[in-house]
Amino acid sequence: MPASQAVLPTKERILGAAEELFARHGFEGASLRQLTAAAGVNLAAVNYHFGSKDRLIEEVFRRRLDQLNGRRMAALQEVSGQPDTTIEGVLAAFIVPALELSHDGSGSLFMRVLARAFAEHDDTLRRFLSENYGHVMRQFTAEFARLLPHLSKEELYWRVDLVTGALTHAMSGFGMIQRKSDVPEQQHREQTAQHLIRFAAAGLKSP
Amino acid sequence: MPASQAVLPTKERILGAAEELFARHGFEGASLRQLTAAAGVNLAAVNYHFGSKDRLIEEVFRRRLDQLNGRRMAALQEVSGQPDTTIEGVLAAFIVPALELSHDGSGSLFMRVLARAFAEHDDTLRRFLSENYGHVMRQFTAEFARLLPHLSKEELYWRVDLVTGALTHAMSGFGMIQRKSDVPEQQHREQTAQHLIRFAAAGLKSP
DNA sequence: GTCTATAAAGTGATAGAC
DNA sequence: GTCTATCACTTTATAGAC
Repeated sequence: MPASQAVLPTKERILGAAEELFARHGFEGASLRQLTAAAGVNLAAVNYHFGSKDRLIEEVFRRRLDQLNGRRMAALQEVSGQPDTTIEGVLAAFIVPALELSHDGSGSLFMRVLARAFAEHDDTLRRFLSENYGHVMRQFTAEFARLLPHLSKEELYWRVDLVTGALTHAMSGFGMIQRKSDVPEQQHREQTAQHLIRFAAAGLKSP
Repeated sequence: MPASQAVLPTKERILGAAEELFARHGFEGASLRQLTAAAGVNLAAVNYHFGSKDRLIEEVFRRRLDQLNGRRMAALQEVSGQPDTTIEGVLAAFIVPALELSHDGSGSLFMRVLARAFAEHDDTLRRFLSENYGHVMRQFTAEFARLLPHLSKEELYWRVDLVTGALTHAMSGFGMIQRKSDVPEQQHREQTAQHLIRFAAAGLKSP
């Protein structure tokens, strides 16, 4: 049996192909036929393993967001609530886990899937994301509120929304600002994080 | 003949319905059948008037972007190249025409269509937008470069990209931050412009 | 210009053999 | 758990009557 080799199980192969094709062609644009062909599995396997295309879409998000948001919350926990907490520290807790995912090889396309989810104003998808991961944004917003007590609620929501938009856009367009071959991977990631953090911090702190 | 009434010609009706359905369901998600039904025209009318779905998509962009980017360029012309030009003035030239469109009643959904075009990394669509409207972003970027001479080319591109992402996101999500009924339309628009300009200016100017 | 009718291909989902 | 075959539609696009 070749099952002991580095061949992923069917379910993982489908999730991987789905992530790539959803990123490139959208949720409606990528058909189950393209997707199962790319994964090298049978067409019927999607319905067997996931029940429907919609539930496959949810699993694509769940697989990445459980880990991504877990890391964000852990990082936030470490820097928040202290007397010396900085805006920059909180932003890093939000951004760095996403950049790590973006450079993961696998997973590098997930931020583009997430950017599509933002552009789709699909109610079902938004409810799924809000119910499962809404607490993350609420926690970060609460910490920003604590660090920026002079801002009105309205002003704060505006700025957090603008930061979210800027970061999602930037991270989904990742790879557009190419890493030069003489810059090592990790240094490039740190420079990117610095660009994003500096910009977002200035926007949040603006008078 | 009722044709002299306020009934729009077929071509305009199709463009209007297409804009709304592309905003709500995406380019692949909205079918020509839904679209022609919403416009109250025959299915075959799309191919008669536009040739194909792809060319209809291009016309949806052209109809709004010719005017929107024309106004942006005119506004930029007025404020740029002066010794007293400000970052805020240049940002207003970019933002205010888009907000006017967003509150136009008709056209209020176009920014969502534009946000989708960003999320789609479709090469054909990107080339169309770049060839026809790329000069606008280049002109604005050049003016930012003049006003922020201490920034490296790389740093400048990063910040302009982040501003673009933030603004597109914010304007496509428009209406989420609701205008309260006791605030008049124009005042609400001016307040929104101020939020966006303040945030973007701070990000661009950050040390 | 607008209509019906239809071609030709693609869609998600499922039943049932293995 | 994986396969083939197929159902029941929907898709874009077009030919040809009016």
